[in-house]
Amino acid sequence: MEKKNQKVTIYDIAKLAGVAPGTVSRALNHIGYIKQETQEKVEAAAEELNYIPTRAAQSLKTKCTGLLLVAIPDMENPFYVQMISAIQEEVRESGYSMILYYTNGSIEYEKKAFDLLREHAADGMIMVNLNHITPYLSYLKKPHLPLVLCQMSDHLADEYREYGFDDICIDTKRAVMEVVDLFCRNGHTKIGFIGGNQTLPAFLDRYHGYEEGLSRHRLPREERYVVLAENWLEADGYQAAKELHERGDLPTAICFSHDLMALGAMDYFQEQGIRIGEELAIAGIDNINICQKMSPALTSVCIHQNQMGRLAAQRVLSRIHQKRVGEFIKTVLTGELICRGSSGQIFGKKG
Amino acid sequence: MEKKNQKVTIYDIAKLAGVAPGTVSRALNHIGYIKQETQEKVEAAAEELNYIPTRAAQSLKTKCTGLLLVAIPDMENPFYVQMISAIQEEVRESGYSMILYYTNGSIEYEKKAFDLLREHAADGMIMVNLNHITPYLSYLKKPHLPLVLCQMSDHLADEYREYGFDDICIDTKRAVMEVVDLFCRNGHTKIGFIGGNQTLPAFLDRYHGYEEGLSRHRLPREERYVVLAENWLEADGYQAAKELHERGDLPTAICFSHDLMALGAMDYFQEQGIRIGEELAIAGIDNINICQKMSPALTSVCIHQNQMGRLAAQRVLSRIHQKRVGEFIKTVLTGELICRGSSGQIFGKKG
DNA sequence: TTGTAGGCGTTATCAA
DNA sequence: TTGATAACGCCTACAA
Repeated sequence: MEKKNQKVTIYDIAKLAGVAPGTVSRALNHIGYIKQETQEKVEAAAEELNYIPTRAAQSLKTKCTGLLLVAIPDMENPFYVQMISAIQEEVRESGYSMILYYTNGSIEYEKKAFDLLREHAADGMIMVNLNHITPYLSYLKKPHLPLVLCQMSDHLADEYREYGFDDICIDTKRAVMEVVDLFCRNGHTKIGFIGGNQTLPAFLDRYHGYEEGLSRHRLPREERYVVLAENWLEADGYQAAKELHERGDLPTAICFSHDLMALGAMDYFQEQGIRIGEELAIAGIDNINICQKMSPALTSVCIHQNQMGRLAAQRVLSRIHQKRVGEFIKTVLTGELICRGSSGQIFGKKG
Repeated sequence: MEKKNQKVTIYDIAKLAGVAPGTVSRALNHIGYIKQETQEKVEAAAEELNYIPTRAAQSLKTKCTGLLLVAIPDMENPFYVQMISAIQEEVRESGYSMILYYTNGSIEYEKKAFDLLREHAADGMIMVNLNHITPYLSYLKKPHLPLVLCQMSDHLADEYREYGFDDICIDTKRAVMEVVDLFCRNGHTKIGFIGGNQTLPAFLDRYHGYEEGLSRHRLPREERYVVLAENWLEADGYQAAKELHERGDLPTAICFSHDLMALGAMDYFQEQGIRIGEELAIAGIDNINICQKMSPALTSVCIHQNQMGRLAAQRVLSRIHQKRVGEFIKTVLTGELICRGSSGQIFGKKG
């Protein structure tokens, strides 16, 4: 009955059911008026022929893929997991399917992500922590595709704004300043900073937060208390801690640009017999789950990944559904300091 | 020049460049013979009009999306991250784009993942830890889509096989047996088991490994040393440990079905002042990264996520590229026990 | 309530 | 080397 390896189309169904192709389409999509009897005939025929719609054909007509793309720089950082979960929940209720694309934070794959959107492989995109802006964002300028940027940095917000996208960001500069505040309240004057990657806007913000935090408290910025690493993963934190230690003049408190680095550094310091939370106060940013599992638990700044995720999803979806046109919304969220054992005595405001 | 909000097509380019649409297509795709001069004219016109190809139209014609789908049950388990990275590397070299889809391990979303493949939203799929087989796998039976199953269990391999897909799995039953062996060699006779989720085939295998391990050593299976949980995350491990403890007769060694559960349980036991690795030996499965960061470090079984990922990617790609038809390959990998502090004195074979 | 027919944007097969 | 032209599989006015 059905041809061997050939695509079954609505025409085949139409023939078998004894109706017109258009009727098949309407029956299968539950659109317009269909006699109950016809409906059943069509469904039976579709079933019998093992009919499978072809997305390419559908989207070519309808200009809809039913797909929402979420672009993420990496999967090493557990922090993203929480954001994605939040997006997921929000998206599923809308009937859209969320698919993920990893950019590696590289310009090449960030461009590919944009291409995916431009070429309409998906109806909209949430781009998390875009690293490189220069040439490709303008691609998307004219056709005003549903795109929401989520940045862990307020740094480039204004440049983005010009492009006309929704933008949700978190003020990580301020987050680091709060950490510095905490250390100062606890009486520290020798406050160091370990961070990376220097090419990341998200990093620069954090570094500037450190600088500004110090100057607010009229503390000098000492070169010897700062290590900037190539990357911001655990291994980099470990190395950086080692470098700082070997300089022979350890600060009494250290801000880390990312929790993961702080974790790596904890390893190093503990190997060296340095008691964290007693001899040395440390704190990270991101508040990933492991923070509370460490001993001592790692003080960190929660940057509301859930809220960001939900908001981002709502924004793209509202654009996709055309409920919202023009007027690009920018939202800045602020972090929340969460004091734990690693930062020493808790004089700071609790979280 | 270009109409306001209307799609720019190759017809527009053709008109502007003064050639035929077909020529435009060939020039842009670098296919067949094109005079240098024509090529340049076309490219200039495309540039000027800010032309963007439409994937839907392309795939409708070519039956190719350039997308490879990877379906994963969840993102909580860091174990998957390593697999995905491995797949990613392999896939990128081939020019394909990898996109991820989360199934939640639910039958509903596993079906959606299959639908994505059936409807050709992607050219092939790697499905990791499929939970529910019953009705939907048969969808894919007839058109023999490029699909590779990756299972952390050997349990259902034969059922899958009937459907005619490539299959890579890891013998986790044997992995647990090795853990039991280790405990026995270390002199334990009261060996417990904590695991979940009971509806997961991947779980059942591990549980049977426990049973078989005991019986090999002629140890009775004591109901009171076993807790089966609803899920296999940290919180579940914590609860299960509590339940086991409150029964008043703790075993001297416990196998966990998943590292995450073991981590949760460690929390509980340490809160209770029970010294892990001394009073109580424990071990997990999966060998996720945090294992070595815990104190004591968690003994576990490495299940070669990297190798699995690479292999899976190679298999789908080779099908997609039609280098391989028919003859479905099944590969069973075996885990590798890695002894660390949590399992007590190390008499076992090292890893 | 259903059938007809045109078109979505590309690619690919022909001739020319 | 290039230009017509016919698909690809589906949706959707519009007419019946």
